[in-house]
Amino acid sequence: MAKLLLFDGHSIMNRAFYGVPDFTNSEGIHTNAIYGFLNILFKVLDTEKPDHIAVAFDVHAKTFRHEKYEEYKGTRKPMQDELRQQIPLIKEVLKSMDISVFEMAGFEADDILGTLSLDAEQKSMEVTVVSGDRDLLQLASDKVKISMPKTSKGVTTVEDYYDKDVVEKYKVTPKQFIDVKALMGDSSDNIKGVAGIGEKTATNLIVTYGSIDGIYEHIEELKNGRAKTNLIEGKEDAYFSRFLVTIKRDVPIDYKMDDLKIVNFYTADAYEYMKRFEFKSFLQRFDFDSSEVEVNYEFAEVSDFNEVVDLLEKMKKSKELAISIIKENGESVALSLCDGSDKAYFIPFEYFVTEDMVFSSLAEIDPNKTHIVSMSVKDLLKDIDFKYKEDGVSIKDSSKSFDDVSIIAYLLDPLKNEYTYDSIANNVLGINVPAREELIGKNKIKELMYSDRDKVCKLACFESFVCAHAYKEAKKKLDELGMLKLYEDIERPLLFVLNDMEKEGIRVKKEELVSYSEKLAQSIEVIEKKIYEEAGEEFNINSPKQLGVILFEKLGMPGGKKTKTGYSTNASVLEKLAADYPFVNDILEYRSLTKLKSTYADGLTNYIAEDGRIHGKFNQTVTATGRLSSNDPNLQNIPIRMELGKAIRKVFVPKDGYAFVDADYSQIELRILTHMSGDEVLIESYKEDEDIHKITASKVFNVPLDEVTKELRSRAKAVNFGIVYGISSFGLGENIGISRKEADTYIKEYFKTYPGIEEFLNHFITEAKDKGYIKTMYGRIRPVPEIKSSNFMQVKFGERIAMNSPIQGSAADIMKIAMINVYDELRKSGLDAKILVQVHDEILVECKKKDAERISKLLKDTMESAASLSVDLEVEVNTGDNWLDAH
DNA sequence: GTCCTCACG
DNA sequence: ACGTACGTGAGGACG
Repeated sequence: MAKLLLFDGHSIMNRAFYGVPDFTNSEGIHTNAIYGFLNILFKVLDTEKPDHIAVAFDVHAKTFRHEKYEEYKGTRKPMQDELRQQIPLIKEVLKSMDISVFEMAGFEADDILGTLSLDAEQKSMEVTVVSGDRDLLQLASDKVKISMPKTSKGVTTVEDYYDKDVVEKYKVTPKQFIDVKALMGDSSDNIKGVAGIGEKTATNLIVTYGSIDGIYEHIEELKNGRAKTNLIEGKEDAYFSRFLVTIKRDVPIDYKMDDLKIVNFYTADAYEYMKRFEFKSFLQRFDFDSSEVEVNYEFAEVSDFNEVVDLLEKMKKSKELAISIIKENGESVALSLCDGSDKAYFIPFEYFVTEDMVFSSLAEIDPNKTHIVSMSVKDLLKDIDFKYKEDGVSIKDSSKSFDDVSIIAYLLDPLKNEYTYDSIANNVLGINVPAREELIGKNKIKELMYSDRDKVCKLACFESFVCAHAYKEAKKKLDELGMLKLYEDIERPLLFVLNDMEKEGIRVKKEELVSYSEKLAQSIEVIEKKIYEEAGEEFNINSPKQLGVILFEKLGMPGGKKTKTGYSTNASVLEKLAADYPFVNDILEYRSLTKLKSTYADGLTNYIAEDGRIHGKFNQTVTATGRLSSNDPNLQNIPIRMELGKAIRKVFVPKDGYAFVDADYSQIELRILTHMSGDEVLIESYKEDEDIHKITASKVFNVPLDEVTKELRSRAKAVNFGIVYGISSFGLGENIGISRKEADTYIKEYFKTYPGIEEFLNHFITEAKDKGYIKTMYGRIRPVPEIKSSNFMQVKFGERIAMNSPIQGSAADIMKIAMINVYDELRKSGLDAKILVQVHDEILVECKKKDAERISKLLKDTMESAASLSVDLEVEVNTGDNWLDAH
């Protein structure tokens, strides 16, 4: 028999809100009532297994019973905002689950429930109404069950009432229940009832006479007394109250029972809500198996040695192959393959099936015949030594045999923190698959291989399955956004360049690093003692909190609070204090010494591999603007500015007989700004004099070129930087220590000097506001959601992003092109020369000493011709025996 | 895990 | 009236 499940929306939200402890998701949205509601919903679904469902809400969130009680007691508070905010959200969630939500002006949720339940009853369906409201009991019958959730001591139980249960508990039938309430009234519901008649009297009367009509038919039979008088005087009240209490069952709802049919709750949209609200425990319900998706799949484990060999031979011949390797602590545990069919295979590395065997077998794949797809091809190349390089073939052409799903996803939305197969499945294929977290959680993969191997199998197979099935569609999206060329000509070939850089690593003199660390330790000890002496006590100098107390409270320095948590003690604050309190210079020195020791001297030492080299990583899917980032260790922030730190750069050296050639773009961002804006004056400036800061100073401050002082030049330089960063008078003023007003006149003068720049920057702000994103010269997209914020600060921030990102991003594009071209040119030259490191506008190459000059020229020429702008790109090249001297 | 600080571009 | 320059990663303190 068909079964309909009805939910009383507000009532259950109210129960949930007060029954579940208050919590929020990371966006700060209160979600406890939503959570509690869904908890009850899922619980009832599991036990009732209905095939139809609907939820009813009042149009105007009526005051809840709970609060009415408080109102009655004279302590009424407005419906809590935390609950009110969750009402529209639960409706959205329900709609995302394809659950019909009813709300009708002029009718209460009760009336909707009454009408739907009656309709279902007449269609011979079973009905369950879930509500916390006793009034609903009048709907109970042998077909209609009222379920009332009760929470006590954190455990939710459900009390069920058919008509007979109502009789058992209240001595009256559901119909009579209406009359009882009409007589006794309900102050919290504004039901007057008959004055002087309470629950006991009302129940007795109805039991005796059957109904209010019955009472008045036999009113004379009642023995004289208070009750009789009250009833006679309150007859009108009684009937009017009954009208109010009676739930309508004939509301004109425009619907068909079929609309309420349950198809599939576990939709992609609903899944997104669960993730957004961080309801981890519900995510399991969205298991791929239980959701009805159009994509079929089959996962099979292959562990028998001979079967693995056969499978590998077969897969190696397929036209396309997605590969996923499962690792834990750097150790390969298993692998999955999917050839684009519905089937994915799981191969654990066990017994005779070793990773070496599988990897070397797969390395025989001919990339010209088999298209290789993976979440991270760069990582894949670390394990499997594909023969993709061919003499005389550019890396761009070689890379055509591969596709990297993470990079594609990154280009589509560069603001994400990570790119996982489950979000790609969702965004590209529109299906839900369990995320790694749901499958593995905090468990150790190696342990799961024994206890719950299916989880690991799913992890591996979903990844290869999704890669194989999503990459074409994802590339289509790239194409629609005009980024296919960016991907195929720049990002995809670049991953091979980066892989070679990471494999190559860079030599570091370990002994010198260690002895430098010891030297630093001695200096630190000396200055530490001095600081304690001057402070008059020992404290943790590394703790900004403790330091703040010492400086601003104990020693009474001016400066006060600045951060949320306490005093600001950063370098710019301390430098201002240093003029009056020489003592803080010791703090500054202590800071730079300990930074140097922990992050660089000691930090880098830990990364030196067996081959005496550091193999840092260069990430392609991290930054919002398109730049690379580097970690483990970060090779893009090795000290160079401060004298003391230069010693660190010196320990980076070429191998014996080799030299470093370092090439860096001079002012690439400013040149790009000039080019993109098309400002004639700035273009002319670059042609007039190569010192752009000096000539800017001359023009902006209106002094002859040869009278530009160092001070003026440096201010002009700061303005130039400011322009690139998305100028603000406050920021500029702060940076060069002038008033905001003064900074403002600088900016105005700058825009007067270069009128094209202001127009150009405004153009990007408009575009970001209009489209929600901006683009670089090569079509790379950066979304700017901040610009649509209701928060003033956020909007301003968005505007600066809109001004800066096209410039920074275009510079990143050009540098990437340069790297690919340099890579190809180096290979073509036949010389033993490798790119080791990239630092945004700088490339470091290691080559034989005798080739240094040739390589220098190659680098300069190649990098300068990476893009043709209205202002020439300029590259400075240097050679040296260490990174410092080469720079 | 988050904040602060600081190294680089 | 709000409270900042743009983009990163690492180490130490602290809850």
